[in-house]
Amino acid sequence: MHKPIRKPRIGDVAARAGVSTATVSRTLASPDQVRPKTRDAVMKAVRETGYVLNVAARNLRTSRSHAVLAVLPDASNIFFSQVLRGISDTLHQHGYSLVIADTANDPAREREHAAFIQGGRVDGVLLLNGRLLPSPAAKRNGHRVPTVSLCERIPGSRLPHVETANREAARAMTEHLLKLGHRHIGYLRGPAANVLEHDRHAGFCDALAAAGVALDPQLVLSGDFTIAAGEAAAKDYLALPQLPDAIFACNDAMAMGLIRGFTAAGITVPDRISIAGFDDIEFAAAYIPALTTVHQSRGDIGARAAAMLVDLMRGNKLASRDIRLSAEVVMRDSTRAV
Amino acid sequence: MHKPIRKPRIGDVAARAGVSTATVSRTLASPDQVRPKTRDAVMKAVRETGYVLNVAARNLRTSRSHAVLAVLPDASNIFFSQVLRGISDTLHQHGYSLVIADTANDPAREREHAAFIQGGRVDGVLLLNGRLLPSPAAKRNGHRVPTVSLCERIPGSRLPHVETANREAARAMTEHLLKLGHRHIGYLRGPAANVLEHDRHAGFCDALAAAGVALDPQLVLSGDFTIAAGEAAAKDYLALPQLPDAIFACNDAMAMGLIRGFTAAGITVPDRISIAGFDDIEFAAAYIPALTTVHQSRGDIGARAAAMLVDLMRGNKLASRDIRLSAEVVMRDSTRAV
DNA sequence: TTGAAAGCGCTAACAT
DNA sequence: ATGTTAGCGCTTTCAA
Repeated sequence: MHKPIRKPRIGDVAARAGVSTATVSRTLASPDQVRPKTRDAVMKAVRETGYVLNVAARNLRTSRSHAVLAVLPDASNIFFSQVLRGISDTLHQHGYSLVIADTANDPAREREHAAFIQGGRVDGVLLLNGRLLPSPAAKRNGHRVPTVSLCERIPGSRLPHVETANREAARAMTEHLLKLGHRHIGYLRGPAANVLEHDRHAGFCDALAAAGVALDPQLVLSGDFTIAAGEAAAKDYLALPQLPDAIFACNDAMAMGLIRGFTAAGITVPDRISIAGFDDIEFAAAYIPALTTVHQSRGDIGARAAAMLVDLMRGNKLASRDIRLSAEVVMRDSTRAV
Repeated sequence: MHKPIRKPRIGDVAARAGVSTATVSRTLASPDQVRPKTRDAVMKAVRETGYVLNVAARNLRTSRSHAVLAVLPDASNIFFSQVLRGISDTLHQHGYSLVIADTANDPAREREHAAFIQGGRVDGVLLLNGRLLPSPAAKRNGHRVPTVSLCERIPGSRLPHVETANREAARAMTEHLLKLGHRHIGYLRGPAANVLEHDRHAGFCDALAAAGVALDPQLVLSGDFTIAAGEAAAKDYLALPQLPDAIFACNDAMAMGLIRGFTAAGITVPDRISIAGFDDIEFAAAYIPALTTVHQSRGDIGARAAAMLVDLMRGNKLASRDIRLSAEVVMRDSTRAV
């Protein structure tokens, strides 16, 4: 078998199999419309010629791209990169390729991606950035481009959506802390406008209310999701007349920051104070002490969202427009009973 | 301004501007070939019609896709996701889109992506997985598809390449340990076949040799880059007749594992033993103690590789085929002077 | 079940 | 500097 000079086209396959190009096309796209015998002949010819479909031609003809755009606020964020993997797997299984757009949290960039979508380069969009695309971008030929949002719910949007059941999970973690005997529980919030923060905080309050435990507003501090914010908060807690028994930070990075801050001040965790986080990031289990936290299946979130989008792009009916994946409390070494 | 029913095509713009489609095409692709006056008229018509180029049509016509495929062993790995960001930025700047293929370290998947490349879906390939693509995939029409490898060098390949100067950096770290007064220095290796491991280990040996310090083979252990491997290695070091003064782990995860293992055994770091890592992963600075390590600019690696690929795709001459980015030792709290 | 043929929207060679 | 026009390779209607 020697190397072909020119890339085989559908016509070459047709000639070799003794059929028309239409039959080759059908064999490849919808094999059951073709007689088995013909099909075999075509497949044989495909193998012999080494034919590979020219995607650009198909895309032009069908005006579809078999590609999906994922809009991320930050591709270098470990959280998103794990979600991405679930997306990538699922799309790949369904014959779609994944194009990523890292907006770097910059609205200007989001606008740039508008042309991308309008240019017909993608058949569907996955929004992970908690924000809608600029309006013209979301449309093409006056139609909405199939879109699914995930991770961060988009306020006021009715897009199909997939996320972790943040409120329920935060409630479960708080109940865990309560069960350990803690009553004087602090909560370290995220940025005020953040949707995740809002849900998790609500879950925290739910649990306290259900247990009849009064919430001490002094024990509720805020940060911006970073380790540094956690360290700063530790200082603030230390300045309080009395330290809480436990603190639930609404993400792992801040929980780690709290542990750092307390440890540096000679307050050992969990002996003097229990700390819990949320996310179960990669190094949570390796931290010293290993972090009690809420584990989310980030890959699953991506996979489910991608599957929904595929349905949408194919015009299938959606079983449900809103998926909330449950997350489980993982007890490790940063919390203990009073 | 009301919504157009049908998506405007190049002909609509041409009609509106009173020129031919060729002129519109030229105005958009190479504005300087068109008289300023004509150009302005065309641009005005573009704006008025809301015209957006149909990429599929252009791709078919020009047989280029303006897309680049990044082949990753694991998109959920924080290291790669940061490299990805540099890639994404740079490609975007040059008008290319980024398609990602997560091979999950699975050769079968790598093969699947062959059709992708042969199908003409991408103009260039970025290999981050330390492996060549299956041979037919790397060609199209008998020509090589422009390809750049990065991060992990591919043994025996002459592809243009970008990586961290691992050997030099490992040497610098070892010199740092020596300067701190350590003489009894252990080294925790990665998997035997790994290229990074090989280079870093060589750098370690370079430094010892240059300092005239004998390498004690007992102090050289191996692991598989994971935290668990580091913990296991700590146990093994503990079983030795004498503990080393310092251990250089060839990546951060193993360094963290060592710290965990020693801490759990009551050996405090850095009081009883100094530990150094390599990579400066996100949580290295937040670890307790904060990890002394080697910092690589992962974004830069991606950006440089992407820039090289763009040159290659455009047929420009490459200034250099091999870029080795220097990495710096970051001294934090897990090492101290004897 | 299969074939013939039109045409998706654009670019570039060639002509003016 | 600009216009005319022939395809790029495929899918899909329509006809057989």
